[in-house]
Amino acid sequence: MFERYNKVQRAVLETTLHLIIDKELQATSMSLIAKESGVSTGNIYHYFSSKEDIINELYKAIVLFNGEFVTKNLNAADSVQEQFRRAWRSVIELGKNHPKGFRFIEQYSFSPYIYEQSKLEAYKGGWCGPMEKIYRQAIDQGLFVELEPHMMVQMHYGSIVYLLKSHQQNMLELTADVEEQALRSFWNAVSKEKGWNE
Amino acid sequence: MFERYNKVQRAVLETTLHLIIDKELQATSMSLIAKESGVSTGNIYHYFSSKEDIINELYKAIVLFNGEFVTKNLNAADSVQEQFRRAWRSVIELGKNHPKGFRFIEQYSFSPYIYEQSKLEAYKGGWCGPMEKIYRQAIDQGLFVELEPHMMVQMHYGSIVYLLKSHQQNMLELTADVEEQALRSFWNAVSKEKGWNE
Amino acid sequence: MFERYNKVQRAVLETTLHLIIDKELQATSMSLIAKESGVSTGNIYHYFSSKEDIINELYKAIVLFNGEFVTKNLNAADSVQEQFRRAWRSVIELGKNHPKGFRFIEQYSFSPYIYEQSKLEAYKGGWCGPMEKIYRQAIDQGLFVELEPHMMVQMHYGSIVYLLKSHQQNMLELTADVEEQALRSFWNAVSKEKGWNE
Amino acid sequence: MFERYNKVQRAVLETTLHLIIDKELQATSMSLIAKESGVSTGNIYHYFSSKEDIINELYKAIVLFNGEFVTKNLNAADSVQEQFRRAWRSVIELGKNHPKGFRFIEQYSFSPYIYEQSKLEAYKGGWCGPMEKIYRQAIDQGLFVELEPHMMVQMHYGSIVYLLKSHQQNMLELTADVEEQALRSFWNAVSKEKGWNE
DNA sequence: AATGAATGAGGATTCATTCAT
DNA sequence: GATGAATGAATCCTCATTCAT
Repeated sequence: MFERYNKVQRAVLETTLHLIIDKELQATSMSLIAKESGVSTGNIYHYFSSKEDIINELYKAIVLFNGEFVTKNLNAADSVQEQFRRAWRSVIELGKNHPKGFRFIEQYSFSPYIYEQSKLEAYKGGWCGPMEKIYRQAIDQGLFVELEPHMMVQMHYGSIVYLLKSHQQNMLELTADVEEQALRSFWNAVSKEKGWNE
Repeated sequence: MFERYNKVQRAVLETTLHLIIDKELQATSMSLIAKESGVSTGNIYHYFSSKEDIINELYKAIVLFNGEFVTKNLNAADSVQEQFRRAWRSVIELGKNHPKGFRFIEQYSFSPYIYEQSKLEAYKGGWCGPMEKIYRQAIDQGLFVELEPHMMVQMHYGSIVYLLKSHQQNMLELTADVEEQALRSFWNAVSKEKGWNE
Repeated sequence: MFERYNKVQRAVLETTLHLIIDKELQATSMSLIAKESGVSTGNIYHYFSSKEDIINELYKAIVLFNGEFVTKNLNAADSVQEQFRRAWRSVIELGKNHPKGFRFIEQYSFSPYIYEQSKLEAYKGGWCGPMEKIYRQAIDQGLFVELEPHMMVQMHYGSIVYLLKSHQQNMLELTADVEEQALRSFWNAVSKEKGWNE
Repeated sequence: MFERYNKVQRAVLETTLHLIIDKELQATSMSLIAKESGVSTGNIYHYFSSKEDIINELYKAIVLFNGEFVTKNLNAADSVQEQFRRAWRSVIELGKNHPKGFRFIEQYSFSPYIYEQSKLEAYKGGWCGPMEKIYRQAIDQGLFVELEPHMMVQMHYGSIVYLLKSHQQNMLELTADVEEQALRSFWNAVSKEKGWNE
């Protein structure tokens, strides 16, 4: 997840991620990060300018990782529906197999703690752009209704986030079947064929 | 929003809500709450046993308010689709007209800061139960596919949360039209008629 | 113990004594005294000018009580040895049957918390004066060596205090026998008959 | 007195001792300790885990110091009486030359503020054990009556404590002569020769 | 690069005391 | 007389950050 960082930075980022998710930000002190990561506080400040900086670096790294994770399975030659399915499946997989990173992004993507600059940088490497492109294609091919791709992606991402929250709280078992039903519902939600009879 | 509390408690709860949303929990110190609410720290502790207690009281009060806000517009005599529409419209209205309370619930409903006891108390007065009942009716009437009402509600609520986030970030204007489209997409997502052609 | 005080004062003094001995002074807050005594803080301040005042009043009241307790059993017609025995037995009985008052005096008689004025007032009503008089008589009758009565009384009182501490800590059982042996040792310690052969 | 501690710890312990004796525990705040010792509050917590920890460390250090102070002058080859005299003289010297440590132990040895663990650790290094051994020898040699050594030591220690209190309050001048008389009285108190004629 | 001791402002909370009722 | 809500300085302790080594 943090391959582009050196050993010390990686230890700090990994530790911080674990601590923030397990204990909340307020309980994640620099001295705890130092202790758990095996890096002295002094040395942490050699590699990061502040605690905020760690959080922001973490944010960017995870968004990038997630972006690569989702896009590496996409194949432009596939049908739109196939791409749609693969992409969202990857997002769900992220939520299930890399829950800490997923939850971190979910918690901090609207936080004032993350600089606008970080969000911008992150956007370029994340999966939102590619995902919106898929929706754009679906619209162009007459498959989806003419809504803002950004809006549709946000709605469906929101659904996934809440499904995963329910899953993590044991309110709902997110089996392969349930996932499939969810993805189908996403598709139907914005598919052109059928409307809401008024 | 805090009618059932006395003047001092109300000042504290209102101030805390504003501060938490504007500055995040960690930056919301008791002395700041005291200063902004005009209630001395000592007196805050006369009415609340701890900072945690304030947050939990806030949580319960807002969930209750939201619950009443959503259910007061529901009429069991209406068609399921009408109830569905009214209910989700109320939720969206909450997000637009009472954004701080909405965001507070969104941020804290999965937080360990909120006692399980508070969540239980809140559940009884919230809108989730009634909303799930509407979905149950829709299933019974053959309108919706047979998915867990809880799951469907979570998905749609997640969509709204993310639409509102986009709206609050000025990434998307949530006009009446857009709302209508979103609600229609929710309905279509789980409506029986429509299938994902494979 | 607090007959000369009115109902409110008595409740406050009794409660304070219990709390101070059971919880230490620092843990004995005015609001706790108020709660336990059933007297509101406002009313406590109607009868006592400050927390210090309560402690000092307590000090004076207990010293007086102890003084009466010890002297009421003395009979000037008795032999010196009989008076000596009765007096110290009363002191020991105080320690065993009124341990809170006894410990309070022990803890506070050298504390800066007690005003010099209180100590002076207390001295007049305490048992030290009468006790020293007994020692003076013993010297005059050639029974005791010529040491300062004050000094001898302090030494023997110190012995009793430490015996009682051991007793309260279950390091030593203070049976009637042990008491008798202790008193005998006090007498022998300063009796004229025999010396320390050098 | 605190040789085994580093410079910072020593400054904190010394300051705390002075403050506690001069102002009582309740008036000895961490910020005052910080100010007087020249060590910042933060750094105090680097070396001590809490205020309680400081007090307990102080307790152990002083008991140890006192223990060494008393035992270093003892010589097993001396007669029992000589050992008895030297030991108690050392205790009195402690009270006169190291009055703060002496009073600290006197005030806190029965306080719940001191952990049982600290008391146990302290007991091993204190002077009570060696002193009781001297009394045991005196009994074995037929010099003392058959009372519990622990009881006798407590009685005599209590006497010294109260003599020193009187001395410190200027109620009594503790000259070498007076000391000698006191020690003689201790010996006579439990010496076998002498009886309380009934 | 690396350490961790040192700083001190700021955190939540308590408490003696006052005052409006 | 009596109440207890209200005050805010002071409590112990934590924490991001710096700095000497």
